[in-house]
Amino acid sequence: MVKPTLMDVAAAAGVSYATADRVLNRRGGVAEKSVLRVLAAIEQLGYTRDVTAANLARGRSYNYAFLIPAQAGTFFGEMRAAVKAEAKARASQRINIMIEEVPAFNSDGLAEVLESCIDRDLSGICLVAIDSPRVRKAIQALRAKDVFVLTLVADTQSDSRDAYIGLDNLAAGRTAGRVLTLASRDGGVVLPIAGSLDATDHALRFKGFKQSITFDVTVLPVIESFDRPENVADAVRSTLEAHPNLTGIYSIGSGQNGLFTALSEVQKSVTYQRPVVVLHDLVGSVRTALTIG
Amino acid sequence: MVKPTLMDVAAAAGVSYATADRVLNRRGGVAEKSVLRVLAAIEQLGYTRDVTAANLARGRSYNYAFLIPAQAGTFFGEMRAAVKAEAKARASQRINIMIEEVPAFNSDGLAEVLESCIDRDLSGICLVAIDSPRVRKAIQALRAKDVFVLTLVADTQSDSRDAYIGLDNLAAGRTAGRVLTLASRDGGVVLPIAGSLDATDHALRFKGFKQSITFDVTVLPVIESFDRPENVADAVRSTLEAHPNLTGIYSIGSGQNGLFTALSEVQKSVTYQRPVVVLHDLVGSVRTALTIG
DNA sequence: CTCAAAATGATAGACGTCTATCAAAAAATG
DNA sequence: CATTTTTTGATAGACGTCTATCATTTTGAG
Repeated sequence: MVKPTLMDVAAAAGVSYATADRVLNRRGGVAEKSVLRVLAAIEQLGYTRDVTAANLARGRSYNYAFLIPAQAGTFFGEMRAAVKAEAKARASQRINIMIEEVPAFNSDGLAEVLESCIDRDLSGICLVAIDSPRVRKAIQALRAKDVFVLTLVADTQSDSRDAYIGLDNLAAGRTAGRVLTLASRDGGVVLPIAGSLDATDHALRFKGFKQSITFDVTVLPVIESFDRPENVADAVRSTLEAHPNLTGIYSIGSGQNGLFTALSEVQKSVTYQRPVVVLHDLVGSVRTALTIG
Repeated sequence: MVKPTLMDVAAAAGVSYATADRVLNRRGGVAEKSVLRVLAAIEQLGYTRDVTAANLARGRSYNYAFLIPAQAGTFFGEMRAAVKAEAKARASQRINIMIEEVPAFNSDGLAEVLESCIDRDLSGICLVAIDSPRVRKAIQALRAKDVFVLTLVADTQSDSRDAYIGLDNLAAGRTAGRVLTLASRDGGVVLPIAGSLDATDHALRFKGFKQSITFDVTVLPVIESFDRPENVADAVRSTLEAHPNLTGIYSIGSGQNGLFTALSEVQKSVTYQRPVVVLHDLVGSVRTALTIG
């Protein structure tokens, strides 16, 4: 029950190793009936090529680019460390994972990096998508060169990449809306804060949120913070002043620290019903904030 | 900038390939100073052994066992298909993933399979843990033989396995409790339904749920359904009869189909406020139920 | 049947490592 | 210094595949 080799296949098909190899690697110049016999033998023996041996012989190695938005203190910081560790572990398997910085919330910056990747002989690329014609075009160019395109956290149209890993952002937004509706008894007021509505993940979450929140709840105009804690803190402060009865906050993006600062200030000064907060990234500081209430 | 080979290391250290190899594979019989020179060369060149070549030479392959609870129509059914696909894809990389059926909610059944795995030369094993002394002992025996133990969905004590993939079940339960508290205005009544409280994932979710639900909410006695739809349906039916004002249901385990049947029956017959339902596995039938409301 | 074209076989060297063997050199011992 | 022990070097064959070359056989066309 050992794994059959191409030698075994050749023997079973009654041809030489060379012919079996010609069939397997489509080198051509093989008679139809021989092709069929080899294919039948492969089928029958359940042969699969040993890719590790093949890569060794070909001297092939795999290059992957991992584009990480430059955003300190967020989910992507932790992601970065994890990818680095993985890159190290894979080095011994002829797999190079290269981490590239990309400016956050900047579709042209992203597109530029993508465009520069076209000549780098990549097997795959991972990115947090920002939707723009230029980005889409760059992605298509990569895929045309057989680069596997994986979107992470924020997706593009599903037909313009090979795979997506991350939340179903629309569903997540819907769930947030549902929870905040539940939290807003007898009407209520909810403040949505996004990083940027140009980011597809934020936009989709916001869309889902609006879909599922009921009409008796007042949704304040969405704030775009660009995930900067100061912006978030300011927004929360002024909103709490204008709407002391605020029942919920939906933090669609990052920059949670500002949120916590603002909330804890108010919490100290007045006795009030803290708004229910729904947010996404469970990074260190969020965990702490949850723990201390 | 090509990857250095052991030959390069040997040259840099000024020793023969044989000596470098003796150091790398700890074969012994090498003078201290030579060892140091080889190690320095490895360090300096950033050499990492090409494991694929090493495995090829050694004829090594990796065997993994994947124990899947035999439970039709649940999350594990979909999991099973995914693992099967992965197994196929990995066959060409000298990685064998073997899927084994395990009876659901049966710690002795699980333990038996684990015990039978001890002599199978496994590199790793993946299981949905059920806590019992016998299971724990079997896991320890495996780890003592250098088998990597990965728990999935349901964890054991964190020091008795190598890794866990799945929900933080306690936190998930807490979130469920929080949502159901929000859903239970002015007090309210919530029904928790578990598969079995012997399953650590269900037990933990239930624990978290109880932790975070507030005191003005009535929590009915938890029902153990063993994830059988009939049981779930019966429980929901009789509870709705006894408590027409039911505000929430927490379906901790599986067997959601029974839940949907019972709820849709009632929904047709009376005008009533449907209880808010929190559940876990987003399998096909759940998705459908969500879509149709 | 002849001859060119097409198909096949045989085989060698490479990829980077492992394992083993044997000879040679260096070091330690008395 | 002679002898033993330790350390080192050199090298071959294997793992399964790729690539290339050259000789041989088979096939098809005229």
